[in-house]
This record gives sequence, C-alpha cells and structure tokens, in this order.
Amino acid sequence: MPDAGEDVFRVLADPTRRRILDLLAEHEVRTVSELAAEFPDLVASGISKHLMALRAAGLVRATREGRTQLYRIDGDGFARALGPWLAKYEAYWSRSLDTLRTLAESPKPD
Amino acid sequence: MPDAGEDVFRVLADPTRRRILDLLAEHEVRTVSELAAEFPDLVASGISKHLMALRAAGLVRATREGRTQLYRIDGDGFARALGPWLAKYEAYWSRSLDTLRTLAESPKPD
DNA sequence: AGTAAAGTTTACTGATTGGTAAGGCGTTGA
DNA sequence: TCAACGCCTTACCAATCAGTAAACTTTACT
Repeated sequence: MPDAGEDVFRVLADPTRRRILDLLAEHEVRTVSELAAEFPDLVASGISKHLMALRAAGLVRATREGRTQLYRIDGDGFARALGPWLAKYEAYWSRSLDTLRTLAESPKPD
Repeated sequence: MPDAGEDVFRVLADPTRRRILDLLAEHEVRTVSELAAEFPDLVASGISKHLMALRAAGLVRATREGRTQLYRIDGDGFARALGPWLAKYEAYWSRSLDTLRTLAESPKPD
C-alpha cells in the first residue's frame, strides 16, 4: 500500500539527504549551489539527484527565482509523509521526547 | 560500546522491517516463527536477518524463552534512536499531527 | 547572437543489500 | 544419546542505488 508519494524512509535513509534537510532546517531557504557547497566530496549533479528524491518524497519543495531554484522544507509534505507513521508509534517515542529534547546537546547529533 | 543505534533510517527503509514493527506494535510480543508466518514469500533466515537489523538499531529487543526468542519493540531504544531527529524537526510535523491522526487512513490523491 | 551560469537528466559503474540455501548452535523431549 | 525444533550465521547471487561524467535546458549577461 503506497503511502504518500515515494517511500519516505528510503529517502531518509541516505545521510547526505538528511544533511540537506538539516541545512534547510537551519537556513529556511537555500539554492542548489549553496547546498552543494556544503558537500565538497560530491558533484553537483549528485546533489541534484538527492534533491529530486527529497522532492518526490514531498519533504522539500522548490521555487524558481531566475535561474536558481530555491529549496525549502515542505512542512505539509513532511507531516503528510511522516505523520501517519509517527502517530502509529507515538506511544514509543513520545514518552521520552521531552527528556531527549533537554539533553539533545549531550549526545552526538546525527 | 552499547551504541545508540545503527543507522535507524536505513533500517526503517525496508518495508519488511517496518511491517515487522507494525506486527510488534499490534501484538506486543511475537516469536520469530509467528513473525515469519506473516511473510509467506520470505524464508525464515531472511526474517532473522531483518530482526538482527532491527535489534542492532535498538528498535526491538529479544528475550529467550526456552528455544524461542520473544521479540518486542524496545520503547527506550526507539526513543533514543528517533527522538533527537524528531525533536529537530518537530516544528514541521507536530503542527499537523492531530489533523493527520484523524485522516490517517484517508486516501491521498496525487 | 554568443556565452556563461544554475540545475537537471541520462548513461554508466562500483558498492550495498535484500534474498536464498545450507549449515551450525543451543534447547527440548523421546 | 539422539533427533527434531527454533533460530542464527555464513556464503553467495541478483537487484538496487549512490556517485560520476557528460550532455541538455533554461535563464541571464554583454
């Protein structure tokens, strides 16, 4: 049974894609070049493919601005893609989410 | 070190593993045979490998009961593995989590 | 026009990995 | 002790996938 769009978890499985999401969460809006600059070991087309995957999963959306694409996190798509699954397992992670948010700095981030 | 998890998202990327989690969320405790019975197209050792992956990610834990292994969801491990990431993106999915829980099963037009 | 910049698409390749089959290990019961 | 059971491990194969390079598209600049 297909959930919303692509397989979100498969898309999230890649560290580079998660890092892209991190950058978008930090900066709200980034161009492809700006994102690509954060990955010196990767070639631009690779980033593009990752962005396509994130877009297909509904996690980000892009708007043209001249010849640049402005990427940002798609809040609605994010919730649509992850919400049902998160709701199903809410009992398992919500009970310690508060605790985790407080000590979110001490363990090494993802 | 008792690592706080393999790459959780990579583990969650597989539909079979997510289905196993679903079954454990439903039944609380299941043996390997019971789980394997839900996957007629898969061979038992395949299920075992999936369970190992879920265990390495900290999402499930197993206890021996005679010669059978009783698997269940590891609530703490679940929260440890997903909590930080969820906290980081809470703003994006929490705002519509309530709405989504109500229409969690409604079809999604493309 | 001509050219460069910003991204995307395509074709290809090496590394992961999900799957199977076979064998191993510990446990139960005859 | 021996055999069957329940599960895990290993070795291997086919499919997937992340990465690259090169060609292509669209917009901007001169």
